[in-house]
Amino acid sequence: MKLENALLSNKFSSEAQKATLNILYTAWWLKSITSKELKDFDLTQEQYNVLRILKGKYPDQLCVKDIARRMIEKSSNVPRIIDRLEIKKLVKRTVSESDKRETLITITKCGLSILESSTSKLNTLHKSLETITEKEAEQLNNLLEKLRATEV
Amino acid sequence: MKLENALLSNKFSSEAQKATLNILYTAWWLKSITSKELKDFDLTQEQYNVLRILKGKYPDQLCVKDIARRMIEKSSNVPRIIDRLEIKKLVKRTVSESDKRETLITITKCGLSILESSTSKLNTLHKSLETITEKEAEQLNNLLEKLRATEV
DNA sequence: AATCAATAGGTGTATATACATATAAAATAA
DNA sequence: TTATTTTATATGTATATACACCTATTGATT
Repeated sequence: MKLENALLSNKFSSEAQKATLNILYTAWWLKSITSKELKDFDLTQEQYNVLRILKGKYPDQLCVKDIARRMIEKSSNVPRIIDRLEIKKLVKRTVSESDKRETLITITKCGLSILESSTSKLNTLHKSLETITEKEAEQLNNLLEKLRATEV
Repeated sequence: MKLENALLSNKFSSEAQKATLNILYTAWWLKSITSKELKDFDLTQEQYNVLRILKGKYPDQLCVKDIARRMIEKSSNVPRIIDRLEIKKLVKRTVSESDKRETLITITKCGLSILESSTSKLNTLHKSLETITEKEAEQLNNLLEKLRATEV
């Protein structure tokens, strides 16, 4: 859908301003279709993201701040997301021996299993969304990184 | 910043998958720099968005569902955002005469004034972020819309 | 007209973001 | 060694998202 129709507006002061709204809207769109799939697994996007990060290092453990550094949204409150995953027994907390301030997080067998089935479902979704070519995706990645060039 | 450094990962299964993460991260990045500016005016991004929508039709009023239709994030809880704006006297609620189910929202003089000064501050920010050309922004818009081509 | 369905807005709840603060442990300085 | 600063995590609070449900009103059906 064109942005004009999604927002019922065509008053954009420039293509660049339209692009920022377009990025925000596309991000919401991506999140909402992903969340819908994850609901079947009783997972939120953020919980899924944490599990994915943990699997990337499995069987190694990661402490909370190392997870936080890998989150898409840097202001995520990781301890609280861990709380919910722990209740569902998808992760386990242990105090680090070498530094007792650190909490080490391990993904459980159950967590790995749910991650695997949900990832497979998401992959199917993403394949159905492959409306742009690899070359176009690369171009998109370059433009987004160019947009973020200014360090604030 | 390159996405690899932002997420401390370089395991992307494809350029398309990387693009989805890149869009989500860029949206977060845009939101966080914008929110920082809006804090000076005691406005959240969503409150600003509602004020901007109201100004687009000023002096006409809009009912809650017409505002909701124009929001970037379609699942926004508009009545609650209006609550906060009303407390700060930036908008006013009135029951519609023609359809008593509808609540008409008007932006106040104070709301218009705060919107104007905050918009001016945001414009300055956005100018400092003009790292892509109009042509590139247009290309970015086209790619995002092509990505969203699949209706789910 | 009376009944039923649809619509608009408000409200409740779980989770998340954004940010401030608290607490314990570790690292550094005196 | 003691005191100070820094770091890691947890927790508190306001706002927002996502979604379910409630109530009042309108519109449609019989």
